Amino acid sequence: MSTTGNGEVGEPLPTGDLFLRLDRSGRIPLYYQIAEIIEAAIADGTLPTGIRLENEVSLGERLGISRPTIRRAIQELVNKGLLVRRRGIGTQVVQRPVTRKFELSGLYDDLLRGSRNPTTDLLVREVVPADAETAKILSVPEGVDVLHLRRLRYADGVPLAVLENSLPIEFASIADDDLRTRGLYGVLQGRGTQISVAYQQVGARGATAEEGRLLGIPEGAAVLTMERTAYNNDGRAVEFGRHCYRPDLYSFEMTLVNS
Amino acid sequence: MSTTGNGEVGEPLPTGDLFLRLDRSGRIPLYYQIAEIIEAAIADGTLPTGIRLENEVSLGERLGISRPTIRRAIQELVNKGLLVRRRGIGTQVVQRPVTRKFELSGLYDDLLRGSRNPTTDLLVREVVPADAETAKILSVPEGVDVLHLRRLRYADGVPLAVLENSLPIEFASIADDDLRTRGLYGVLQGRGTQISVAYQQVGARGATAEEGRLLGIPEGAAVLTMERTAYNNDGRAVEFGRHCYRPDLYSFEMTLVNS
DNA sequence: GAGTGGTCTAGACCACCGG
DNA sequence: CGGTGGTCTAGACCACTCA
Repeated sequence: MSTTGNGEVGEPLPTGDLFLRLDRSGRIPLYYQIAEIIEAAIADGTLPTGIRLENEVSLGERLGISRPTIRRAIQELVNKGLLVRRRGIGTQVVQRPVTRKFELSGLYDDLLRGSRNPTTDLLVREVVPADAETAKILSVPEGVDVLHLRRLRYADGVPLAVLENSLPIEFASIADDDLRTRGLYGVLQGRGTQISVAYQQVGARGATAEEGRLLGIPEGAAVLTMERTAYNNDGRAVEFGRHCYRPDLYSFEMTLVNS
Repeated sequence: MSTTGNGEVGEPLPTGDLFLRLDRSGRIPLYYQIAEIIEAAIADGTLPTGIRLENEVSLGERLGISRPTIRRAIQELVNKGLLVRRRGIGTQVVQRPVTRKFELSGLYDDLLRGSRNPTTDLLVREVVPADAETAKILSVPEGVDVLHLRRLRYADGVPLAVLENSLPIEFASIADDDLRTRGLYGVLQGRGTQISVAYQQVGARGATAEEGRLLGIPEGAAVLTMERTAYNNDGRAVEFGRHCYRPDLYSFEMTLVNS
């Protein structure tokens, strides 16, 4: 039986029982399985906040897994901000309130995860020549046709955000119903387009008259804004969005980790 | 001489000359040196947007460096959103406009990097008993003394942000002058406190009368808000901040990468 | 089938921390 | 000093993509 001290005593740890479900023959990488098990143990309190983890070498030996694989699993959780490593000391669970992580996903899935029922009105859907800015961002010649969308997103029936997007013309065949019943990223994924990188900028400004009308707030009231350019896994821009949110109903959460 | 095709032709690449400066005996990790060289090559156009990188195995052989080390260097840049990898295809430079990355750093250093001269007014600096919320966030008992700060941050002489922070009492000895001439994170680092994780939430609201006066905007005008809790490398909370920014002068930029 | 990245192993040595 | 994480090596096999 292995032990993991908390700095003062060397108590036996429940971690000994956590790793019985490793599947070495399946498609899921070992490091991923290990990371998920540890993450779940943190989430349900089996690994309390502030506790020191078993060291990498002994954990690897105990599970019959090489140290680089163990390290990779732990690194995933360090990157998520759940663990902290210190040379010469050990690895600890970060002491913190529960916070959801910030991922590359659309608003729709974000609302789904938060159990806020998302729905969508399709306000505008047109094919128009790209203006200079859109053309530059999407890396197409100016004046070439692009798909332009304007949607109103609700959460639990309450208007939450005005979503304005431009996409290359190859996406013009997207069905209206898909846009109404799914998130844009879900639709793109269904067409085999995987988003792998996105750059976004979050700011604020006063609402325009139309935004105020759509969102049910006065003109000039504060809205939270986000501009995002998303790139395919071959590095090409597939979507440019300019969105605004009701700030009392939505905010951006994120975790930052020091290299 | 090695070659790296761009998908159509197999042209010789200038990358052959890029890796002459590797220092194997110094303190800087090899993977870090390699990542920096590639990043610089992307930044100055030596590795143009969309180009395919030399494959991992051959790059490793050519440099006399093992493949895991090469992979780690490339992974750093994938995490920064500069490169995209596809199995069976190769590694490409992401096609994108130049964007600064989003790091765990304070506003002060952020402004410095952007060559916007940051200065600070210290409006409030007091030791007060922690209210319930602050106590919970900082993981101290309610009513225990904490250091409370209120600062006004300028960029190029223009008021930019109202910064409100609470810190554990051990930081009460921070000098006023340090707070006026440096960023909070710089001061903490100077005291040997390294921030390693932070959770933040970005939103918007209307400015209060006082915020409007300080920032030179009307009461009720939109401000961008950020709340952040920062944790030490031993996992303890060291700072809680509640800030608001003039949205015409500041916004948050970030890069998101799909797992 | 050839070439690519994705995963994994079994070691090694080092740097840093605490007692 | 012993224990920890940080780096690095030299291989291996697999999954995927494209011609």
